[in-house]
Amino acid sequence: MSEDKAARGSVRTITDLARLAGVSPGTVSRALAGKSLVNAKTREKIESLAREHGFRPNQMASGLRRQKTGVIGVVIPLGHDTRQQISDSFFMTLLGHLADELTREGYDLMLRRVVPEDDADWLDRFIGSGMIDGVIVIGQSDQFERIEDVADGYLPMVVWGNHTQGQRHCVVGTDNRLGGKLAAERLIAAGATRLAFLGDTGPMEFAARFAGARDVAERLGVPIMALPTHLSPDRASAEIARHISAIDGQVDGIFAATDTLAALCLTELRARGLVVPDGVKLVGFDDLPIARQTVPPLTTVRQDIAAGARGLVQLLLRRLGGDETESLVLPPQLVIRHSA
Amino acid sequence: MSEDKAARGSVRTITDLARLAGVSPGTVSRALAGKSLVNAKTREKIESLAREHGFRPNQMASGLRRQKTGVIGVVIPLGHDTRQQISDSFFMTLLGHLADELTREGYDLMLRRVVPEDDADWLDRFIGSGMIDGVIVIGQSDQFERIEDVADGYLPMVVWGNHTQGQRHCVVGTDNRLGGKLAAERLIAAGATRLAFLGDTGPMEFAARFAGARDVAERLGVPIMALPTHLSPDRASAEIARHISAIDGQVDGIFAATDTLAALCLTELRARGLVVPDGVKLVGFDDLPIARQTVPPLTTVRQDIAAGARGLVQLLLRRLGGDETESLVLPPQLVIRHSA
DNA sequence: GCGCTATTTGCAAACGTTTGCAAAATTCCT
DNA sequence: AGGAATTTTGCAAACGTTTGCAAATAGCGC
Repeated sequence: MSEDKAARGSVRTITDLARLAGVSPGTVSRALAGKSLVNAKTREKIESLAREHGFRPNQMASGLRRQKTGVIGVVIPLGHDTRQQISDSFFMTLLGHLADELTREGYDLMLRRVVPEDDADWLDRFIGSGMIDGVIVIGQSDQFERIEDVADGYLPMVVWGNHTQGQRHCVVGTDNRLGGKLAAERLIAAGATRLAFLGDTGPMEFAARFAGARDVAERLGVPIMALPTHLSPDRASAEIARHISAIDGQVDGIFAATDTLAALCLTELRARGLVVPDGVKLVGFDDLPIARQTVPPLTTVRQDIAAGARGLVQLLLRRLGGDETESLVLPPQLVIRHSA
Repeated sequence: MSEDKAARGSVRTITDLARLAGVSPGTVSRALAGKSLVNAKTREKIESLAREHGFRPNQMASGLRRQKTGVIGVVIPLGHDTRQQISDSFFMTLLGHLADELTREGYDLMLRRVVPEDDADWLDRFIGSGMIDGVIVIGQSDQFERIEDVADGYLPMVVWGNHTQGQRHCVVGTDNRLGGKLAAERLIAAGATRLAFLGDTGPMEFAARFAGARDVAERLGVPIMALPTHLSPDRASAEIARHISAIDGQVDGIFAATDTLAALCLTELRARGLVVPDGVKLVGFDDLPIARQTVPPLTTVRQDIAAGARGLVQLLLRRLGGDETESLVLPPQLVIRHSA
């Protein structure tokens, strides 16, 4: 084994290595950076010495000098239910794909969860830290205006969320309104005649899903009501239970804002002896893994999370290059299983 | 609004701010760092100027000078099924808690997924990058030896995983062997007489779970077999299906390495008309959210993920302070629901 | 061997912050 | 008021890289 502990400790800086190789630090830097202006033999010598001593250039110093860090910030603004979202399997899946994409492009990922209520300055602080070359915001939460403000003066930012006409920040996301339409259409096609939307209509994405469903309902003359529900699993169960007993018999088609909510809803419906889809039809949103494991498996509106992550990263890269990119709206897809 | 765009752009460095305040950069630095050696009035002036111009000190420069970054690396080594783990809801939940804990302690989190097979140097590279003050490794995968090697020369590292007698790296994790025992005992108490372990026994955690179950089975004279299964959901389903038809009638108690596998198994069992728990008993591991949503809800062995995250962070902090901390083994807890 | 150009190298100044040390200003005591 | 003790400041040298510029070396045709 060539890199024993002694060797590993001894040569920490590019200058150490330069001394060993009998050249100047500048040359070592150039050699390691793979620049063309260094003699093939010198380069080889330097590279082998570097390997031998397990040397790696200090990224902080490099970052400082070059004014770029090779790190992309990923920030998750948490809404009112503070602890909610990170356990949400949707966000997590997106994060996983983002990590993959960024790694593939040679970037590191710095993750931050923030509570905008406690820290109005969350976005500027992150951007201004000098630690990141660009930022991906996962979810607009209730921070639309703040994000718009920042977008005016800071190019390398891309946001996962909902697109609204004329907004100034670059966003990637599913066409939630269309998704809502698909869901409502399916419920009605499956025979539902009185609809309900289960979820929190505060966040823009959810509001758009509801709006899409309402469009369809109104067009077809079907009533639809909102059943406001928090997303944190502990609160949600109780709220859903209450909703279900309240609407008893007045609703035969439920559109849940999320598969997670749909799954909980399924459990509560079963507990009250309501049969899905015979008594009540149910449609979810996201097509998370859980959707195919419920009983019955969920009919849901699929978001292509992998494509979303790819889009976020590609757009961000172009913005890092100076482009003013447009937003990217992805098409949702209805996946019919057995709950509606 | 005090920080308009002009202001935001103009004062980027501590020197700019010093000029504005009519003091030297050193004083500004001290004021912003909250040191006691600066006059109350000067400090106030500097702070208000900083606020007004939205100034934030550059973390790279600060990190370079102080030789610490305020960033903790979190690295997830991926095993053979490359894409597997990040979507695994267990890892994700742990990551969420880690993010919270680290934030609370004032650290940022840098996330890296690595494929050790492609990059033997994954751990040294991360540590040597100079970007992180310490590292948390999530899962030993098949990299036990590599981690041991590094542990000898690098203090601020804590690993999530399995504890084995006499190992040299500091680990936090559940007592998997005990967990396996609990699972097997429950299966047998529920009436099972021929057991099977469903999962991959390659990773140490899973091997220990299997070993624990085998201990019990052998002691009680009950046969137990291993049903090797990959963890990636796509492959797992098919493999489980195959296992189930292969063992038809020869097994009446299944211990799944993970709730995720257990849930898939439940689906496959149902598809083959086997009733849980009447025909086959089933016990999972982790107590993920999904465990309470399956039909029937899963009996499982609970890992306290939040406590694990807390432990990882606390131990790491002590190591950053120079302590040689011991490992932390958490007790698993049997959660009895309806699948066994 | 001599000019000439083309490659390689070294030098030194950045990048923006922190901090030991010494100088200056202030306070306190008699 | 005078000096000592104390608080507050400024100076300048780091931290480890990168890079423009100029110097040195090598290559080449004659």
